Amino acid sequence: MPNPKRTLTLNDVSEVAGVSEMTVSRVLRNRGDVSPATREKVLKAARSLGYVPNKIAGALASQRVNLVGVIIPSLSNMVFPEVLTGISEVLDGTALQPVVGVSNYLPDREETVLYEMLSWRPSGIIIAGLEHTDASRAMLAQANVPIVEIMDIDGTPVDSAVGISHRRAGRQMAEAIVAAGYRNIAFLGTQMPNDHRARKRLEGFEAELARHGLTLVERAFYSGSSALLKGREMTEAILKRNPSVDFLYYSNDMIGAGGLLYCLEAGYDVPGKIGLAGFNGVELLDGLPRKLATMDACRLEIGRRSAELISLKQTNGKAAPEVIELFPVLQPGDTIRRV
Amino acid sequence: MPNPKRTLTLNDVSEVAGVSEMTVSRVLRNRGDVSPATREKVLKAARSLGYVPNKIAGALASQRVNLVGVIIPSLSNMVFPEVLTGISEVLDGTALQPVVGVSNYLPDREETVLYEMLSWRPSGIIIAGLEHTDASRAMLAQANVPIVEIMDIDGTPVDSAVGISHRRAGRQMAEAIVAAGYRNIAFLGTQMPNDHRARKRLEGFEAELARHGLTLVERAFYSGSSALLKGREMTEAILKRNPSVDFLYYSNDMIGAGGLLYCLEAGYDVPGKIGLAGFNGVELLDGLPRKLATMDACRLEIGRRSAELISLKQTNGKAAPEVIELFPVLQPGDTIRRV
DNA sequence: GCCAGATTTGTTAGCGCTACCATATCCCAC
DNA sequence: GTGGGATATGGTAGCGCTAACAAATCTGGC
Repeated sequence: MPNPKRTLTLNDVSEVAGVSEMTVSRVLRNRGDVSPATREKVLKAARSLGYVPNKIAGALASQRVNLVGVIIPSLSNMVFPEVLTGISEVLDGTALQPVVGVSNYLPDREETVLYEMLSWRPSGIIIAGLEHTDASRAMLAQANVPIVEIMDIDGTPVDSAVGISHRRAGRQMAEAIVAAGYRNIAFLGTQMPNDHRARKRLEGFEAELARHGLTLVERAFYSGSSALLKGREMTEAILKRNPSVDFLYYSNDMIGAGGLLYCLEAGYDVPGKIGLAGFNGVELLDGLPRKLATMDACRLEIGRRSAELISLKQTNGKAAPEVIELFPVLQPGDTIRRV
Repeated sequence: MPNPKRTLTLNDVSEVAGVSEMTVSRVLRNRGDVSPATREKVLKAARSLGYVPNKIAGALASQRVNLVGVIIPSLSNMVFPEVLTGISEVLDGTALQPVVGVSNYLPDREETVLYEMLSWRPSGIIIAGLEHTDASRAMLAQANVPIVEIMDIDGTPVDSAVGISHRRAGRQMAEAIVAAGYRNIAFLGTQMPNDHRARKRLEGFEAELARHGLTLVERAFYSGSSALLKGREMTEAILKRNPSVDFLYYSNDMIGAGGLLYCLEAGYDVPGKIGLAGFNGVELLDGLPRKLATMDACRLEIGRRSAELISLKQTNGKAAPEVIELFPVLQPGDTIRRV
């Protein structure tokens, strides 16, 4: 029985196995040639002691840390967990491991989280968005590891980027809505000064409306958590206040779903009298009484591609910066009139 | 301008600042006495270089790693993100930082993730559930850091535990349902051989039914992702197959919400003819046309308390193991008949 | 049986930082 | 001014591991 007080080192294992520390290290990392007999001996010794290697020491000695820092604004809105899934899928096939940090949509917090991450000398950084504090951008530029900025490509990345154009996404939706004949369009979104992607969608949306001589009849913003409830309440408020509204564009599917539920309950003719659309393409929508129009944000694919980029640059040494644009598909569902 | 090729070390900063490495180290960690003048000099040098300390080296030298490993089964079902929020809230007030690992409900994967985490020598481990592989339990026992097993207290923890009794939660719900006069009760849950908490709820539920001479009319399990849709589809199937069913107990709120939406659409009298209940108390329910009966799983509180335990033991040295039981409250909502 | 070449194992020197202790500098009471 | 306690800074060793090289051991062909 090993001494439970002190934590074990390579040396403990090497003594039990009767070989040098180096040999133990080689066996445990599957590196270099070790005879099958020695390998067995070492593995048995390590197992019997319950030895867990100290990666801190290993990383310092080898100057290699197989960690990829992933910095996202939030975990609670379903979109980022899916990105993480994509990242994990790809990294699971490599020696790399994701480590997640959450910024809560706060630039200063993002800066802190980034600093913490970089202080562990990760092999790469995947970070949501293109907007960061000056200090963050400086750190990213200096870090000397592959950086991938994800979700958005409307801007200038520090290194590589994988994402969609939210401005274009907003434009496309506006186009479809106008083509379907809706004219009195309102917007309902989150009050998030730092959700640049939602902002860009709205900008694109309004720009396209303007091209058709239209302006938003109303914009309403909410803050707080329960999106479904807020969607319901605010939709009711808007439709009561402004009965001429014939389309509601939501900044995400969750509040859109709330709006949809309200409209159906209140007996509105959807999509005849009122059309609705959200954004993200969350699977939640599949279970709704009617399918909400939306656009898939390519979350899984963004995760996968960004992880692939990191993994590639990790092996092939410094590769050139790359911007990968993905193209979301408009899913008209049942809440936009078919033309 | 610093050489962009090589990453900076304490030595680089010390040379620029004209002091020893030790002094730089002290300034950057706010430890020990340093004169204000020197401190300023050092900070200026560090900032101008864009120096980011190497925690790998620091951790190895100080034998202190301010990381808390958090191992959870999934990120996608809304319950664990909230636990993480609770953990972060508490740890943000300390020097500790959470690092998340996801096991996907697979014991072997949990073992791997745990091994990886322990190899970074964290200051503590928070891990969901009481059921682990033998190897995992052995690692936890050997790790020599505070361990908190969360969510569940129906079993024997390795060290400390914070959670609720899922068996009791199941019993309580059954009691309420029977008291409300429902008799033909069906269960609808996830097909997750390793979701022990859902299993325990069902066990408690059935035990309480048995005490009243009742047995489940039907149990249906689903696998796959889209819970809302599955809830809708399976509820329809059950009610068509077995029109005598007068209550549906769901293993979580999401499929319960799907079932509720179906029942309302199909024109069932809820809760008159059919009662419904879920589990978790997710905020999604607030936006539904009718409030689904549920029980709050105390997720935020579990996160907070577990982090507090770790933080406490971290400072006060080894404290005794502790089991903290929280008590979920039944929220009858609008889908159980009032008696 | 012996040597070249392959294979397996060991030795040494740090990785970048911090603990610990030693030294230098300051400040004021007397 | 000078001693002595505080305050401020520096030197040294080593955390546990791995890269790089060195040494030892094993092949088999003649």
